[in-house]
Amino acid sequence: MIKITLPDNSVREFDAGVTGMGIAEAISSQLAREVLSISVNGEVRDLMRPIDTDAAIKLHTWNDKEGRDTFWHSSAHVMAEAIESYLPGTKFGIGPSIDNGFYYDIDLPEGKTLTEKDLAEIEKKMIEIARLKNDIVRSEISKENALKFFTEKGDQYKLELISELTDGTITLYQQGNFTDLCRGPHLPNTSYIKALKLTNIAGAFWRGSDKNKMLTRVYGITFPKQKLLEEYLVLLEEAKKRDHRKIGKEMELFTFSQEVGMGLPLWLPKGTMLRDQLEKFLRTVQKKFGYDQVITPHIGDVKLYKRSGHYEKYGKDSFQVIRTPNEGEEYLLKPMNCPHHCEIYRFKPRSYKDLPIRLAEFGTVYRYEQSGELHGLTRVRGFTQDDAHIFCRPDQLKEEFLKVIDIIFIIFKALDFNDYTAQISLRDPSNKEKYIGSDENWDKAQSAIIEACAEKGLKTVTELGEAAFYGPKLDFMIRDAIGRSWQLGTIQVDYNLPERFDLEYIGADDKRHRPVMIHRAPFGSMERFCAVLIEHTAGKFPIWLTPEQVVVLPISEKYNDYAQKVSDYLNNSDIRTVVDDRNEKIGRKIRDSEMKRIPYLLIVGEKENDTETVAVRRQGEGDQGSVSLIEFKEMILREVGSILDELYN
RNA sequence: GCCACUUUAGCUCAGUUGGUAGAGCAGCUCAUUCGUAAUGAGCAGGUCGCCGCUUCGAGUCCGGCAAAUGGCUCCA
Repeated sequence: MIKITLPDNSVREFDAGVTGMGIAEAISSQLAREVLSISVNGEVRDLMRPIDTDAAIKLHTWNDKEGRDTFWHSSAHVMAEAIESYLPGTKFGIGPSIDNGFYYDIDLPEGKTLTEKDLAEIEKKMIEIARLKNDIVRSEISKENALKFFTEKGDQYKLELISELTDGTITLYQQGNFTDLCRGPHLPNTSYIKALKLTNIAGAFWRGSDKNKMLTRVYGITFPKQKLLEEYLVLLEEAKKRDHRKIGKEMELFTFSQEVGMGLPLWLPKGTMLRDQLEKFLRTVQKKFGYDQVITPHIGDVKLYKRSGHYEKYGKDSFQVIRTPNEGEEYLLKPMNCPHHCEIYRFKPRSYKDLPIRLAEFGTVYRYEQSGELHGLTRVRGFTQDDAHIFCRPDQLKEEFLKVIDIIFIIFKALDFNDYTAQISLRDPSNKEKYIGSDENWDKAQSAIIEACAEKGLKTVTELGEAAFYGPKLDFMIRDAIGRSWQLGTIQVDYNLPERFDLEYIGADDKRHRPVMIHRAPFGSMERFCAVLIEHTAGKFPIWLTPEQVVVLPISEKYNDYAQKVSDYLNNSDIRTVVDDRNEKIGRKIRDSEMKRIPYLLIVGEKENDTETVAVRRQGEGDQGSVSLIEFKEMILREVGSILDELYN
């Protein structure tokens, strides 16, 4: 008998060799139906693999990530089996589970390509395989035999993988006629898969290196119930509706033009209003936090970027040098603002009493992104960073860092961004040559970030090797509607640039000292932030950001003048209005699709005896009844004001 | 940059085996004044992404280029 400890710390006895499924059956028949895999002492394993010793276990169902991983990993194998029978001679790379489903990288037979039609065929085949209820069988195999097996099969990718494994740890999984090199774990058999969808086909380099051959990656997702698939497809549809590229077009926020060039957004009037409001908001916050606005040019001498070290790193991602009629004179469209700000710092000698100096600029930068990387507003070639550089004394670093976190929180709170990840990016200690600066400075910078986050009670994840080449950073990532994660706010500590630009201040000891530099951009970039904001709100912006806050509509032509007066009256209170003079019945003319994008519709003129009254219709809430104009103005100002008051406290 | 798939009116899309383009919405004109998912009639809108090739004839076949989309690599 062995002792099995369950997650609630209760202990049950079983015969040695009991399987996960056996344990599930002993607990309840429903659990036995739902269980997908098992963790044994922290290691996720097959349900059918016997347990021989005392162990702490956890059974995983569809509700656990481990359960879904197992489900999708097995699904990848089923897809591979289907592809092998559909296109014999296909070679297989790797086929893992991912956040939403799985993929398999395959090398198609010479001259073959996959189309949508093929996917439908493969889907059919997969369903057939699933219904066969073939057991998925694990077997351990010696390295020698594994190499022999895949040599016979002619799968060079598997051979490459095996050659890197140690003998004695190699396992195969087989279902039906398909055998794959795999660590597992897997479902007991194929029949768990009830519903599936192959979502798309993409190219992917073997082992992620563009030096290697491009394989075909087939993405798919499977479910244990048909209903779950349907729900997932609905979710995808919903996500498409929120796509910032779609909303941006519909709301006339921004556009792209082939004539202007790819990755270069054109901000339309309404989009510019949105951006301006965000800028105004951040400017106000930054003013409170002691920032000074500066303006620097869009180009800079190549020497500047060579000095900063950015040329080496960004040279290939920059637009080519701009030449002047003068021989040997070379400029670069600026790929970042930091060097310019360093030069502003150097403008005059600084005293320790002057620090911290906080220089802020909405600085537009240009980077040559590879064409395939461009994506709506989230990845562009010209973008505006809400950039600032804080030059401070080492003893001020932590406090300054904390204050930047405060600014980011103010923004996130104002815009209702709750679902973010804070990532501390440190240098890879085993690869120090990738970075510049002394160990001492790195340790100082890294611990300043870690301490600051701890002090804020910020829940963070730490990534080694993700630091900038000049220093560690704290990044804020936000997930969009579809679940893609985007880096927005970033705070970076830098000892390197002050060194390179020979930045100094005179200390209380009358000696020269080196300031520390903090790079920070709470939005990240205006473009990406707007994209995420659009998707986050699905176009229903908070009233203080809305491109058109209030639409004033005269109920008939004879109230046009009055509508204009109402509009002027509100505009004077900094409430943005648009007079819509489509002299038609409002039910027909202001369509719901439009109403989704404006918070308030004011209908004026309906009461001829009391022209001070307007009918109010509010976004998403329908008619609000009639109120006097003064009441309405107060209502709006209260709404806008309360948000801003709260933010700036 | 690489792989795959796209590109037809301002927008969303039809266009069958090659015979010189359609619809709905938006726009404009006229009529309608009817309070919340679309009032009626009419008009106007396109070198079918661009450049070549094949053909008596190309939106349609073939080739090249460009851009968009989904990924890979890379990044704010």
